[in-house]
Amino acid sequence: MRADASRNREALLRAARRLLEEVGAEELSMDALAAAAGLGKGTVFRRFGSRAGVFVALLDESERTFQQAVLSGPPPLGPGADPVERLEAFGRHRLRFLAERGDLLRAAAADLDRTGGAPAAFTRLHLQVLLRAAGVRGDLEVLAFDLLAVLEAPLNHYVRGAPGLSPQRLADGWADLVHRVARP
Amino acid sequence: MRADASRNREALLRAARRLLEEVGAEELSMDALAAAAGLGKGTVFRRFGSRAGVFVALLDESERTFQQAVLSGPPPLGPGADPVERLEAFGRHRLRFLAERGDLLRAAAADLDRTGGAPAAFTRLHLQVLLRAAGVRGDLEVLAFDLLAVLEAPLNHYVRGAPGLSPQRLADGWADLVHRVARP
DNA sequence: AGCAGAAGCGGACTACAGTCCGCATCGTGT
DNA sequence: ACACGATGCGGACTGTAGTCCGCTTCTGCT
Repeated sequence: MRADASRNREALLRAARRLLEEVGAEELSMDALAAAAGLGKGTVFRRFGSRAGVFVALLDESERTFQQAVLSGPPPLGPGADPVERLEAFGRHRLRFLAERGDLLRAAAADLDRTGGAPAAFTRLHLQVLLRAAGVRGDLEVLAFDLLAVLEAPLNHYVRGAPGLSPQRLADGWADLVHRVARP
Repeated sequence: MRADASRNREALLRAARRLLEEVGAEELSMDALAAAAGLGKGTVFRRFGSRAGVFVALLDESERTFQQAVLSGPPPLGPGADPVERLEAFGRHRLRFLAERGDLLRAAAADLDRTGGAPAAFTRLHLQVLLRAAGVRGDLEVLAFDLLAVLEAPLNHYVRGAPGLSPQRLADGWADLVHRVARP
């Protein structure tokens, strides 16, 4: 990438973060972003491909940090703890992240092709590995897919129909579910 | 509703069904729908509120039929069978419906307020009732929410990242999950 | 330094969802 | 039968995501 291009990319991300605080993810328009960065709209799309791509880029660092913590951080999230405990910790962290950055994640979710799918793939694979390590038998690929769906559920809109479900209850529910699934 | 209005409503639904076959849900635009029905665009929005509302209306009959089958049809979907068997049957039916009408459901999902949320609420409640009947202990509201998420998962886009998961495997995975959860 | 081609840029343009409001049509009460 | 308020209608208008292409700027090479 050319030097000016990467400077522009940074300028766009900076502008995006600022707008995000000012108006929120929902209201962030690409025209506004381009204008705020003092650039043309074409440039925004060249850099990020789509509106969702902007949010994926903004989330990138957090995702990377999370993956690092999972792969080589301290237990129980990282390696070393009992697999079922790691499953529980993984879900609790993920749900907390969703509660904090749900707006960004929702805005990024529309992106099918770019990195939007990668975190989900990572999560699914990790769940599968932990299930296997926990000695769970069965079609672990599908089971991991199902558990991923549970973790992503709070992102989806039908949550609005269940306003009584606090993050705390969801997290405890996750722990309960994991223990049920992993029961010998 | 005035007679002409309800005639127009039917004309719109007929046109929508035709366009659906011709171009698919994804490509169905509101301008095209209005034109195909020989009506103005404003009329479409007056009748259905939003693009998603059109799809909700198209799904309405199927949803009603499904709910009837659940509430008063023959077992194991309807009442009379063992609750765990009913859970299993419920999920299998729902997943099959998703596989068949996924495009419509996805297009209808954007609707938060209208009937879009109602089928989810019905499903969640029904799952909760069956879990209780099966003697499952714990926070059944959250557990039902989680199981709903599993059933809705195939709608979400990240499915594309898991192309190997056939409807058959998903359905068997559901049955497996339900039995794990309901184990005494 | 200067050149050539690659990479990048901007903003006009398209397509689409959703809004708005002046005009037309309906149907009810008399 | 008619009048008049309520209901509905159309299509121009707005705001936004995403595309396109002629022009500009960079950069590696000589």
